[in-house]
Amino acid sequence: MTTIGEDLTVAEAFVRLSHLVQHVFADAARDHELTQQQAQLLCVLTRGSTGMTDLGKLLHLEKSSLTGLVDRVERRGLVARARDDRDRRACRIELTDRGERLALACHEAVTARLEKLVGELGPAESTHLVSIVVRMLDSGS
Amino acid sequence: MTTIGEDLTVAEAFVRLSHLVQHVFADAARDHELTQQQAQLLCVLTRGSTGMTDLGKLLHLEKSSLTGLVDRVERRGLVARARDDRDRRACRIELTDRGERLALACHEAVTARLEKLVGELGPAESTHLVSIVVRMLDSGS
DNA sequence: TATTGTTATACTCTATAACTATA
DNA sequence: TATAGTTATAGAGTATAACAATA
Repeated sequence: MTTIGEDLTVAEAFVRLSHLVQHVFADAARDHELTQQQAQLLCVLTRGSTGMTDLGKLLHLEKSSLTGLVDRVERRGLVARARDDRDRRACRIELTDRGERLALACHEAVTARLEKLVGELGPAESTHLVSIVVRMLDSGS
Repeated sequence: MTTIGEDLTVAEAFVRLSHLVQHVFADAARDHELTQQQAQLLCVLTRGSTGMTDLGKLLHLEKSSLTGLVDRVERRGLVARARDDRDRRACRIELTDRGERLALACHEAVTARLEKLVGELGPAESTHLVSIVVRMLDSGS
């Protein structure tokens, strides 16, 4: 729509990029009748089931906020709370089959859209770009 | 905290990066007693005052959602609605002095934190990285 | 008629504080 | 005492639909 007519710093470019990704994510979530937060929760769970505490850290949410979020997706049959045998206070949040299908579909939609936006990068270029991001992720807590 | 032990695609790297930026942004906003959405609104307004319709497109918000957001920051004295002389239906949203100071402070905090995370990139590397992002922004609506 | 913005309404999302149950 | 999770409460964020005023 509009051309970026300004010079951007790396930091500014990352902020703009982040907004773009958020919108891609939100659109994909919406296409699957999920909110962005619900889609994010499901996507994180594809990496494996975890307890509420770990999930809260991954999503940067207070435990009470997470309780509500999990309640809503559980009510929709996308996740289930399972008892943790080793600690009767805790529970593990697991994707249901339907939740997993939705998560994967959402993930693929986001990936496809982003790859289309990135366009054709050479393998060396891709590797380099990913390495920069990984370094940031490692140092950023 | 944890090392990314997986191979990431460019798309996945961008999604993770986006979450990192969002958290940096949210933390900076919080330090200035703003919500992330409020900080984002103020930052966009530093590029110039606009009407509600344009602002909604920039932030990807429905106009009614924006009305509420603007109401809340206006109530806090950070922006003001000014009449548009050329169209009596419309209004322009302007930063107040305090709003502008907050926006700049927030922007600087985010920039500083991100630049620290990116680390030292050569000028050619930076330019290249920014050019990839700009290309995405241009093609992404 | 179309557009700009607000209002009404109903959710979702989020944090803080207080709580229960288990470790 | 400390930790895992929930409940209660209050406010912020969001969308849809209906509306007013102006173009």
